[in-house]
Amino acid sequence: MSIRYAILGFLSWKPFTGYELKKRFADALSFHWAGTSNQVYGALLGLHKEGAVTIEVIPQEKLPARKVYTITQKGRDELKTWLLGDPDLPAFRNLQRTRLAWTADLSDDELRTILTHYVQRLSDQIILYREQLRRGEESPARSSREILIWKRLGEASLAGYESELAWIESLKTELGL
Amino acid sequence: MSIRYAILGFLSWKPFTGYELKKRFADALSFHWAGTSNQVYGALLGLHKEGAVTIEVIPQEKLPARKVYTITQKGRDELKTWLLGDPDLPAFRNLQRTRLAWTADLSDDELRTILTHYVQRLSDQIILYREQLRRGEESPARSSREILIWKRLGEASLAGYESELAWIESLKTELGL
DNA sequence: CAAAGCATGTAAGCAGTTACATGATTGT
DNA sequence: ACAATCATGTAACTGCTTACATGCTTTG
Repeated sequence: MSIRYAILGFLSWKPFTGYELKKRFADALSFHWAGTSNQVYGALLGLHKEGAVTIEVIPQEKLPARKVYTITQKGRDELKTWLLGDPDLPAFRNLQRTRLAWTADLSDDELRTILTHYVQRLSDQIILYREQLRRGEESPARSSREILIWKRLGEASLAGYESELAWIESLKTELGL
Repeated sequence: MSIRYAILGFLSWKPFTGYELKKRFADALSFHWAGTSNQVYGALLGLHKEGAVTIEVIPQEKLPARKVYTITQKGRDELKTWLLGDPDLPAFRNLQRTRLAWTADLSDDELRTILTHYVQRLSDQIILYREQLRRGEESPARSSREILIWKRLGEASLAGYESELAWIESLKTELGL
């Protein structure tokens, strides 16, 4: 249950190189995943071994050869099986909230500082996120349905940060800080 | 950045055994953490090595000896340093949303099935969660401030599931399913 | 001239999950 | 009789992150 399927997902649009996939992951903020080369290249290796993707090596004159990965029918089947599988509940791990659980003993000043910093970080993240959404997270846009889904996915991610911000601000007020 | 601090947090209330801590974690739904003995006992071992906790072994006649862990001043200092440290952004990893990203090609029936199952799982989880909140997630309730914070933490967790449910239902409607 | 981008990877480690192991006691 | 609770742990594995390594090209 992991990156393998997201890779297959991207490859179901069109062939990509590992490098391009890595960028896609970094850009697709709604995945909330900081995957790096390690995982991408490793997963691609595994997918190739299983026959879920084929590799075409395209030599380049001055740069390292590009390895273009193409999904096979077997890969498409695997992707579909995953899509239709049991749904996973969201994992709302929130370290900062866990922190807040133990802050009741702190002084007003200390608690206020913590809350203010958190508000700041969330606000920064929201600005960043908004900008990236505006620039347009590239979905393949092969159908109106796909466009709608990707639009809603982007919005939902942003809404997560926004509701966290609203929550922490109202908590701050309630605490008289 | 992990369980160590949550353990120190609980121990800052009063001494606990590893077993009790494990249960606390399981009960504190708002932590969204399924930590098991492995991690708890391992972390306690580490904390003891560092001198953040002391151990008192209380032999029992028929059951294994209870090891009661008490936080030291060093442990309290470490906890406080963590509390005042840089805030962490929430990690909204949502595997099901990632799945949805690749579903645009599926048939109406298939997509409807996926969405319906997800709605079902979320609804079940919400019922479970509500019940557990009602039973009362035990906070130490040493002050009105602490009571408020724990109340809001519980609510926020529930709200996460509820807004996910609302989102998926409105998406379903928009997709004409 | 430095930084960012293209393009591939490796190494090491932490966090967290699942499953296993032991064994007595209490509740249904 | 079976399951749950008390109470300790170990083993194996997956997923993910951080940091490193190489080397050329394009942009500011």
